[in-house]
Amino acid sequence: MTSVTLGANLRHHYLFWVDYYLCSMFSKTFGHAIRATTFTAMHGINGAKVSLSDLSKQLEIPHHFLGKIMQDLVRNGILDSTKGPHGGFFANSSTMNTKLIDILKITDGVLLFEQCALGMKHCNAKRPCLLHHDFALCRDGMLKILAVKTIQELSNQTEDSQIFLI
Amino acid sequence: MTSVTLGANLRHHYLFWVDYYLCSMFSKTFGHAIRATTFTAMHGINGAKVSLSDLSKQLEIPHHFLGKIMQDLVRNGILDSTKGPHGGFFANSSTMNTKLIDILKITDGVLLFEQCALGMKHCNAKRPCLLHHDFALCRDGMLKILAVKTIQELSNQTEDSQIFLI
DNA sequence: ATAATAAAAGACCTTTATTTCTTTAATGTT
DNA sequence: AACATTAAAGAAATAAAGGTCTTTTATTAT
Repeated sequence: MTSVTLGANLRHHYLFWVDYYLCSMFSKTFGHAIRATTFTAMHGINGAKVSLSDLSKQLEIPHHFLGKIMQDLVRNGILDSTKGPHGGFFANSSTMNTKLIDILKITDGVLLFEQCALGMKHCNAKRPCLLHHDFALCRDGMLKILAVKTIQELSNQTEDSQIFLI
Repeated sequence: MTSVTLGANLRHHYLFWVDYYLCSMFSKTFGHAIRATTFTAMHGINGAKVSLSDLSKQLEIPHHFLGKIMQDLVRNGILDSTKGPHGGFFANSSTMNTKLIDILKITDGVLLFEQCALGMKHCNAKRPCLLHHDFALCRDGMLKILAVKTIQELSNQTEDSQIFLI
């Protein structure tokens, strides 16, 4: 039960304390998706498969919520899956080369990288909003990273305990 | 009617096209708040006041929604207001020195600058998530700007047509 | 005092995002 | 063939954010 300072938007619902709430540039779905893809890429290879139950338990993501996300990843060719006993999710030939931006496109789209940070309809580089240039700098830095970083890289770094999936 | 690529989250509701939807690190409330504060700071000085109607018309923000935001800004001392005929909102002695982060604290809180980008509960610098360091870099760049930039600066830049409120 | 004006306040409604539940289909095992 | 297992699919529920409406209160002008 950690006490935090909340903005008016949040104060409404969590009046005095908050256990957990996500504030990010990205949706929860995206976070779950790249964690689950990396986990699957590391474990579901050479015929081995990872079941939804395993994924959801290991990664602490709600079972059915993750199910929908995995579904979407398979539909978009990021991963493969088989049904039935000993079925599950596994990496395909392109999984390791998947860039994070590919997954973001599936989960969140890329409006984040095209739209005005302040929600001004007619904001553009020639007629910038109050934060246009500053935000563009920050955002494009992130975009560059997402466009380059692959699941392979995340897997390697996880293997070396430089980063963590859980 | 612009056609855009949407993520699964959005695809649900806007099937084929989207007129306008905000994707940002910030809430709409924050965007409205800094635009309205800057506008008021520029026009509501030396006894002059800006009415809610004027603000909402000029800035194209829904009247009642902006009302709530202005209320909150006044309550937190960013602006002052008077009721009654010829009432309205106006800058006080500290308005011009208000930093953008002060307004963000009121509208969104600062969880954005403290929390894991992927929503991992136990992510921290020593046990970083897949994007921890990259996101920290991007985010802290933005934080630095918000912590330094003042309403005074936004007003001046608007005056010089370097940036735009509408 | 009365009427007019405009912000404050809070209840309420809508949209978007997240999460859960239930059913169906596919696959492998016996 | 019958059964167990597991993903797929989609409907439904819940939560959060965004936005609207109505009432109240304070102020000013007449």
